[in-house]
Amino acid sequence: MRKSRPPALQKTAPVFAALGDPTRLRLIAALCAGGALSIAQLTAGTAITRQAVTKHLEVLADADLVHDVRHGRERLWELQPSRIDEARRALDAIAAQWDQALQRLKAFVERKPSS
Amino acid sequence: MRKSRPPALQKTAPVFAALGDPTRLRLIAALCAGGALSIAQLTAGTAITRQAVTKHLEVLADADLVHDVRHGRERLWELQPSRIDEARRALDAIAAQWDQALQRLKAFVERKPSS
DNA sequence: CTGACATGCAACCATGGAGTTGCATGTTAG
DNA sequence: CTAACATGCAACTCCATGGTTGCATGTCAG
Repeated sequence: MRKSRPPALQKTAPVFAALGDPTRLRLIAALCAGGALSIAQLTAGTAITRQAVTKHLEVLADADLVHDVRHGRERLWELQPSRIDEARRALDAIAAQWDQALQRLKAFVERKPSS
Repeated sequence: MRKSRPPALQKTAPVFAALGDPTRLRLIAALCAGGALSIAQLTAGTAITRQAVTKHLEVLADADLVHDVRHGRERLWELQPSRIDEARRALDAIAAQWDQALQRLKAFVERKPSS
């Protein structure tokens, strides 16, 4: 049985880190729009090198946000649905705590009108 | 009419980047739990220096996730509600596109049974 | 006023991330 | 077989980031 650890926020840091780069967000957007794309396709239209794109894709893959499929001489990349959902839940959790904290803070302030 | 473009994913990158560090996630968690805390309080119990904590707080502040309030000789930090909500909406947007992409892909695959 | 406490500031270091280039390898089309 | 195309691999540069230390400043308590 697993310890019902409430936060486990730390675990999600790598996912956020992977999402925290404009180039990678663009790759994700492209994959959202284009289904499975090859490295060459993902590189076309960008200002950066194919190698740079490859590295970014590997970062995303490490965070389980995308995965690759070999197809002949090409390597196609596509989205990994499950992980994004986890990230979203994590953000929801943070937001929930956030709200609680604000409620608490607000209550505290109101209960103590004059210093 | 404007193309209903998924509102500038790029814009949210800094927020994700700010969240993409375990130390910063811990600070956020601490602020969630503790309301407004001073730098010294946030430093206590961690393995890193007060200066390091200060720098992380400034990163979070740059992303508008927290803000500071001067209080005498102390500098108290507290959460900034609005931004997290934006990040959450961004993730929801990504997830929505994600789902659409998967639907489309699924439809495509099913329409083309034998290659 | 004076000491103790909470920070601010600046210089400095080390690492890792983002990007590049050059060359090797695998694959598909003629 | 061979040329062209899509990648893989490795070495190298550059700079932002995470962290440190040392010292200066502002502020509260007595």
